[in-house]
Amino acid sequence: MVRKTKEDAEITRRHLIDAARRVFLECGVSRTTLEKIASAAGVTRGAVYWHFKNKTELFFAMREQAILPFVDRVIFDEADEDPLAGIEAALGEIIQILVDQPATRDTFEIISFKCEYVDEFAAMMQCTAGQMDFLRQLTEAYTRAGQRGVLRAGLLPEALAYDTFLFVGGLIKNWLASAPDAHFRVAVDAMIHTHVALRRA
Amino acid sequence: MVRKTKEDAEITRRHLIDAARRVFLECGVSRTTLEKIASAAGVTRGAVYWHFKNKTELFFAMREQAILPFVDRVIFDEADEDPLAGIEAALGEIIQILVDQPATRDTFEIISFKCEYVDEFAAMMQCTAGQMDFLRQLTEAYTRAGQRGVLRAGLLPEALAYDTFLFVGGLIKNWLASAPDAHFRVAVDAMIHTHVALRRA
DNA sequence: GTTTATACAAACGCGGATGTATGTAAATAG
DNA sequence: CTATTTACATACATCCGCGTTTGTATAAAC
Repeated sequence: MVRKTKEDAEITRRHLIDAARRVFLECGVSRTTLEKIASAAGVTRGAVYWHFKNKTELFFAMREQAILPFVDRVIFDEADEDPLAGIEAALGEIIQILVDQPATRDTFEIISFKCEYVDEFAAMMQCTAGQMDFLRQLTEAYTRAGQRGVLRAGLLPEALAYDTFLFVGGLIKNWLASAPDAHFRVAVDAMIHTHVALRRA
Repeated sequence: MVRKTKEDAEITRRHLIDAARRVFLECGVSRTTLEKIASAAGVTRGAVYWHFKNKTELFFAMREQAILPFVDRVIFDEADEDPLAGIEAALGEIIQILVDQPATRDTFEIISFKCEYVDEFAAMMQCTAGQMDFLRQLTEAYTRAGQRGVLRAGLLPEALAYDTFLFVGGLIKNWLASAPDAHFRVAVDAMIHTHVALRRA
């Protein structure tokens, strides 16, 4: 009814993404209708089609926001004198992001469990560039650990990195699927510690 | 047009499940229509509704078939003198099932990537009884490994089992998502070996 | 051999979601 | 101050998938 200022429009856009995340999480992407998202955001479908081409574009707009926290917070310090401790801290930080950023956690839950990887979404099955970069950084961290002598003998950095990569994938998935008081949530730090301790000399 | 014999009807039912698997894999569960399944099976929607209540029941009928191979083939020999080798063999057997049973592999790919865990499907997010049993068997195998002295000192069987459990979850997911010639497929045995070797004394 | 139940095919009716087209009041440009 | 664009709301047309109903030829039951 009322034409909004540019800032208002941007607020509407964010409300739409927030609403989409909530409805996606509850209904799944396929069963989510633009009408549900619009009413959850307090607007009509007209607003949705104004800001986004369709549901797919809205989904990817939501998705993009969730990737940012990781590139900022998950870092491997090259000067670390104990690279294994650095790896353990990085893995813990990944989980911590899911703990204290509900929007990021919900988006990951949507991507993991509430979305079908077909057609426009099929490409999401493959590892992202960010994941490949994470794998590379793990490899380098393990290489440094080997050079610093904190690693058990006879372990290849690349093989260790793959093992950790698979561990993290399984961990995130099971952490997301678990209730807040489930073992996978309360014991997650211990699991990470065990995983890294296996590599220690 | 022609009333079939009981055996013919059973064949039709299997054809419907086979067709459903193919269409689910290509279109995702949500975008799969019963018309697509029916025509893929060479029948009409009437046949689908005769054999199944709806798409959900057809989905779970397909799913049930895929669980059976694992209870038969993934076994841990309690008398094994090297329990770690037994674990490594069991993990390899899981992947081998996916290799030589296309229907099972496709079903797992559907469950992992082509299905949204909401409403009727929400319960699938939780670990199944079979998965919990697998976790328990891993724990027991690691316990035996500790008793036989093939394990590194200071490792708790339960913690090791969780680490392996997460590894397997990540491994299956990445294996399924990868192309046949991708690293996750061709190096899967090496990854399993590395994982188990980390535990060896 | 008749009857009945089976195993589907074909047709019907319905709601719901989508995309677009149109309307409109206010913000902004000039 | 007028014109135009913006940021939506509303209305429209279309299609698609679902569940049900009805029809029907044959297998099985008796």
